[in-house]
Amino acid sequence: MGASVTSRVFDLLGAFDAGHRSLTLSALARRAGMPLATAHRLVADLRRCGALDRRPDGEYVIGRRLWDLGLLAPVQTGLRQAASPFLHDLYGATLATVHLAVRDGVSALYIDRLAGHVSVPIVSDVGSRLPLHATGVGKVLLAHAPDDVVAAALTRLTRITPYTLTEPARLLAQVRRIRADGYATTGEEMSLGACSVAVPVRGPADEVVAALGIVVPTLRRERPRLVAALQVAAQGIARTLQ
Amino acid sequence: MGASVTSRVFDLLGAFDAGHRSLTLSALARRAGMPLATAHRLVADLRRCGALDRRPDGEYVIGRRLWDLGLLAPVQTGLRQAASPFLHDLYGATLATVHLAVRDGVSALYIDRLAGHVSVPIVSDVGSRLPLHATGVGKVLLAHAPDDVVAAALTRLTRITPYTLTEPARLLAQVRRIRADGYATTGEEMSLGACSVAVPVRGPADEVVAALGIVVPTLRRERPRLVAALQVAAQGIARTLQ
DNA sequence: TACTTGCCTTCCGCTGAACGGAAGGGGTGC
DNA sequence: GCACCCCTTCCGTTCAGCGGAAGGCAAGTA
Repeated sequence: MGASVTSRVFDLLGAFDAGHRSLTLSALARRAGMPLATAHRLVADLRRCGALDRRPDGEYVIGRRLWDLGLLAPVQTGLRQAASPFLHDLYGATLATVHLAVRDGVSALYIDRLAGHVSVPIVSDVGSRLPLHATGVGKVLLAHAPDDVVAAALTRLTRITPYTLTEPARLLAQVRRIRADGYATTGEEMSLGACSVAVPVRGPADEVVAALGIVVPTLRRERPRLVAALQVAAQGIARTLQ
Repeated sequence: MGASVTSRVFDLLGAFDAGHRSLTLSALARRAGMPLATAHRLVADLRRCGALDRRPDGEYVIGRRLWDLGLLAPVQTGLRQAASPFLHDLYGATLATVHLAVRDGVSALYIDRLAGHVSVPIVSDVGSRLPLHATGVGKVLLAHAPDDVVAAALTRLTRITPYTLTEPARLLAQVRRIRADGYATTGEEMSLGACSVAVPVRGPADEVVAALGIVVPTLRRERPRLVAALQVAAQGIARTLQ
């Protein structure tokens, strides 16, 4: 990368991720690939700006200043606002964890999430990215992605659980069925004990702009009811987006 | 402030706020108080890092990179997660806009928000700060703040609507009543056509850690029912926090 | 106690990157 | 034509960032 101070700052901040929300100074320096003394100075600067906080145990975490700034980012603001009430309705109707995701390259980017009291084991969180082949919303986004994205995604079918689909042919068949049926399902393909149903959310030009999904312990005979509830919500969002 | 590049970067980013989510280069330079050429270079750096985006119309907005980073900040993560399901319950019971806020100095910092289909005019949003004297959650937080904070807050009773309380004595009387009653109300004190009810959320040591509030068009005879619903939710959150 | 290993912090001389005034290029209004 | 407002680029000066090195803690090992 460039050698500007700015890029160094973001190299350093890039050391944080969903699995590393707090780091020691040396871990920061190591992960960012810079000398300890340099990291030390940068961290001091960032702390002065409120971009980093130091917890009592000495580890550093992202500061409130960055939280503030991040919330100002126009990441699908319109979509999130339009969808918000329908997500609640959906939660009310299903009592399941509800997800709203958009496609970001070959990943599903979760832009909203609504967890219930009883949550099945779930790895997603707002801001996290998950592969397109192992989740309900991912499959929906995959089914409505351009051909080159589908091709790229099919080359990275990493196995996550024993039930994850890793054969391109089978996934491709599912993609076709999802397009025809208008919804996708998964069964413990992302995490054991969690099944999911998802439907596309369409924009004014009928293009798929997002995916709306729920996660439940088991589908059993609920599938038709859940799909119906999802479709009602998705259509509501679509009408609001008009 | 310091003159480090890092602090300059945050001076520049600080030009963005809830009312200025997109800015031209010159506006950025002006608001950050730096020469245009300097702002130009910094903006170029930030864009390269994904911290800023340029919209088609030429204005700059906070980029997705900062959104990602901001979501990693441990801003009341535990509280938000514990509260989330109860916020939904509360929405289900009241169909009102639901707010969760903590005190940040002499402001109420909104850390979660849940808007319904029919939303009364509301200025708050997640990440925004509002004064302690003009909102339901603000008054609750004020009523349970240390004396010096109360004193400081009483010196800044800015008028927002014709109904805003600006006399320290009257506000102080309300604060006492709020402590006694266990809930606060407002009537169009922050925005016309919006009333609110709020209750404290207590932590393991029975200290007030947050305020939970709802905004409705009018209180009428609903007040007892709304207060009851709020208290149920607040107690649920408190139990989860144990 | 003495040694090691891991943290964090401070120092300091060199150097190249940041700085910002100035100049220039496009657009719009009058 | 001129005036005004944007944005962009250039370039010589200078000073702030750099990072190796040294040192100070605290915990674990012999």
